Amino acid sequence: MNRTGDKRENQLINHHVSVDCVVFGFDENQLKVLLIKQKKIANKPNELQEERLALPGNLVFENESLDAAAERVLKELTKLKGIQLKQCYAFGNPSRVKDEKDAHWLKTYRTEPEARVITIAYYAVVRMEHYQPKAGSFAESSGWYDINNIPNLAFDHNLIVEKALEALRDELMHHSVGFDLLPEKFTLSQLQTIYEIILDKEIDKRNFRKLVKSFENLIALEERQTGVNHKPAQLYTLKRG
Amino acid sequence: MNRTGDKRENQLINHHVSVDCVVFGFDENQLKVLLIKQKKIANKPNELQEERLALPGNLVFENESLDAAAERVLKELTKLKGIQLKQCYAFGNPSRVKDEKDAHWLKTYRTEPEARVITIAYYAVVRMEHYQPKAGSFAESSGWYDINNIPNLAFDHNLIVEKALEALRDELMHHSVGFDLLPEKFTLSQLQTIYEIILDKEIDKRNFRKLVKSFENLIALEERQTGVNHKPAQLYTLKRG
DNA sequence: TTTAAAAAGTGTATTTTGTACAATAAGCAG
DNA sequence: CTGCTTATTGTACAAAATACACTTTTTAAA
Repeated sequence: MNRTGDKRENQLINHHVSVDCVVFGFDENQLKVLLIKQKKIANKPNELQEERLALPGNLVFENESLDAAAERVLKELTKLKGIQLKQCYAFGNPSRVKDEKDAHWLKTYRTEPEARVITIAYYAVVRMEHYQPKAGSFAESSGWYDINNIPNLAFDHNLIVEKALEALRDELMHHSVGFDLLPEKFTLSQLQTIYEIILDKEIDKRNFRKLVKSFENLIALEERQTGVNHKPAQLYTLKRG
Repeated sequence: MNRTGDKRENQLINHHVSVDCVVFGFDENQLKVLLIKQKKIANKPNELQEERLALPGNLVFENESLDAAAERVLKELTKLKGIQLKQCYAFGNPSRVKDEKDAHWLKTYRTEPEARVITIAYYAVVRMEHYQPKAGSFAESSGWYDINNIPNLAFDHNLIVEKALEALRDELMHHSVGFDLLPEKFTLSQLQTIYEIILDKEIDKRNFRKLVKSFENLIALEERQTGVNHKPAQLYTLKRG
């Protein structure tokens, strides 16, 4: 009979818990992901410091829900607020913060750099023009990076981005069109492009239009595009609620 | 400018992290869930102790992945092993272990009973006859409880069961039949019953048989049921791999 | 041996959904 | 008026989901 449940074995069971936010941004043509560049460290020569890109993420406070932590951390690091984040997956590999490349950052920003960190990943998609990320806290800068060309990120953040992208695609398949993805008024071609880019595949135009006819929150306006040098498309809008 | 990321604010950011396992059991007629009854506390009169039912769950060890913790904890508390658990959701409400009803247990079994606990829920379905739960560690007993009649559980475990059931149904819809759900040889009616009970809806017999014809891992045997007082059904088996 | 009870087993018609595929229309620029 | 660009539209076919009822086989009881 082992002693699990016995107080003695519970002594050491303290963990650091963080949230990481995968915010996908859309700009008519490309899917990007919001990353931060970590601040350089003051007392270290610049030339010895590698550029460090990461997902916006940080430790969860003592008296804060995970959802609230995700929202707060995103705002602190990128100044973005009001983004509806969804929980995606918990990453708990004990060595996920043990890579040599991450050691220096951990020593600088964490009181227990050796501590294991369990992270809960969140994701969202937004229209980039609505959100101009700015740097805050330990982020030196923050910005959008092409999803098809993501550099090596800190910790296991590349893995987290992949998992979040899967979750996003699943969600899109289930026909829940995110409001943040579209301008107030948009054309069906714009909507189709969003689907094509997120799902990373071409869709037949006629079949796509047949599909969206079944979207109950899609409303045709009595208005057309202006300022284009071709036949202007009809505009649509989404009914909230 | 706030100081997030500054070491001072990180001092207190230590959490307890647990895993909770929602193991659904199937027995031809009913869907049940595996619960443990907590041990009575030695130095307290029996009549003052309420019966406490909970999901098998406990804290994650320092150097253990979440998946491994779920497997270990399940085994320690119920002696069940070899069950394929899947991650379901992370529950991090700061007050999820602050209910008065849970205070005494926490004082007995946790070194920091006031500590907030973030839990990662896992779930699985198995055929009950394959797994005889036994009690271990702080469980006084463990057993199967009817899913339609779950009593009040410790902490937020009722909520966790609901979320796990949703996840299970999603999975079944995607046509991944779990091997653990069925005896080596089974009838199509048994298989249909599993679907009906998990999805909680009736399915037309002919349509169901049409559906399972498309399951590539379903093999018809040259054998029939025995010992039933009606026309014996043909037996089927699942091809592993 | 006949009959009743119980569950097994089976097919067709309809609807819905997904997919493949190409020509015409409308506006702008020159 | 011509050419360029994108918008807009329908049909045929295949695949999948749904609705629906009677016959067969066995056991048990009369």
